[in-house]
Amino acid sequence: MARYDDVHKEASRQEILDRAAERLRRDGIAAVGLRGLMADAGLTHGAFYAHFDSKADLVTEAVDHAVGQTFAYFEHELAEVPQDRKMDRLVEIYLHPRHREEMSIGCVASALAPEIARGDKALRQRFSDRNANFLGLIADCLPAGGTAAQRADRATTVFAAMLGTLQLARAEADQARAEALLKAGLAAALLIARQPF
Amino acid sequence: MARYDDVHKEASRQEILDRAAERLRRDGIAAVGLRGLMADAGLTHGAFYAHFDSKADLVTEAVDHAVGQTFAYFEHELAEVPQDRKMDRLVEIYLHPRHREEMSIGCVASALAPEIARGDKALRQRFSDRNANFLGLIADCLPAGGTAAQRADRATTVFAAMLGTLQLARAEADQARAEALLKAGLAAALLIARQPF
DNA sequence: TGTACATCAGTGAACGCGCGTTCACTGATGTAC
DNA sequence: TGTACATCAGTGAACGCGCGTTCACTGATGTAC
Repeated sequence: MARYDDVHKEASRQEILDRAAERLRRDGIAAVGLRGLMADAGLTHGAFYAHFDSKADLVTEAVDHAVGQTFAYFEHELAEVPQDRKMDRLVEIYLHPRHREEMSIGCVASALAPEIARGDKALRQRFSDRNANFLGLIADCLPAGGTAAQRADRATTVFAAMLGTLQLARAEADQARAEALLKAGLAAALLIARQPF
Repeated sequence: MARYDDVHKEASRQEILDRAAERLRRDGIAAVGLRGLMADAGLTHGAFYAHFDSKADLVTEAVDHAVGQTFAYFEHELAEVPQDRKMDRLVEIYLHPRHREEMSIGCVASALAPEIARGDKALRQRFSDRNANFLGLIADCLPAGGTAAQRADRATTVFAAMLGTLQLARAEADQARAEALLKAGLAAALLIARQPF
């Protein structure tokens, strides 16, 4: 019926999304061009519109995709960690120097939050929705107690503290100071997480 | 000797920096073009290179300028606040809904941190140096005690928590949730600030 | 005081380039007979 | 099984546009006489 079966087209779409998730975080939304992105995916730029309505549409889908990847990574890393060690491990991974050095496969908010904030409602909505899963993961690492709303707020503030710390560490020109900053942020995030409810 | 005296040229330079400080925060570094920026400053684009070596040079100077403006604003707002109320007031101003709504005249890091992190060393260096003043202001609002290094670390983590909170509130599509987020972040920032040394 | 001159901030056309988007076309595939 | 056909993902030229940067030129000013 078609040139290729649906699996082939879907594979191309996933390849574009994978490359976009990487490039958008590495270079920023405004700095990524569709030609270069499609070339990364092994295609020419004309094929883009067989998969997405516009660059804005792709960005929304790719942000969704990227947040999902990060969520899956953390979920996997925490799966076998005992409950009372989960929060330490989560903060440790998030504020690890490796995460500071590599923007392209890390937390979406840390790489793109201001650009997402400037984006249209569809993008902000999708980011918020998807990031809620990650916040849920953080909430699950909190000590027992509190209402669901309190736990959600707490998870958000832990996330905000980690996010701000990681961004400052990335912007810092001096590497030693950047790593000291990550350590201080780690202690602060755990302080927030461990407040009594 | 010259067409205009030096005061005239310096006035143009300051006008460009003022407009750049605003536009870069509002639209992001990559999205600001020199033509539009010069038009904002009441000049044509060709004159740009009489004032700056390149766009990267302007960005470095404008980030410096903008951080200085924000620092001056907070310093002024806190000048007459009693010492034991300074931290409350600082966090209150930083996490006020107004700051969430208006990116163009607010904290540089909250608007540009990921783009600065992707920038060249000159930009990161200048940002770090200038932002140290702001961190010093935060340190001065902390309760007494601790070593200078402890106070500096503490100030950085308070800043990181505010920065992350503000960015998440800006990215959040739902306004009510965004403002709830600011409130939660305010409590978290104060918690960090008020730890015993 | 009046005039000729030197300065240089600012102008605007032009450079080559990449942007997002459109579209006529191609050609590998699955389907129908 | 072999052949003719329909499909449509992918190609690549082209659209108008804005980018950062360069440069020959302009003209308002301060200086020199």
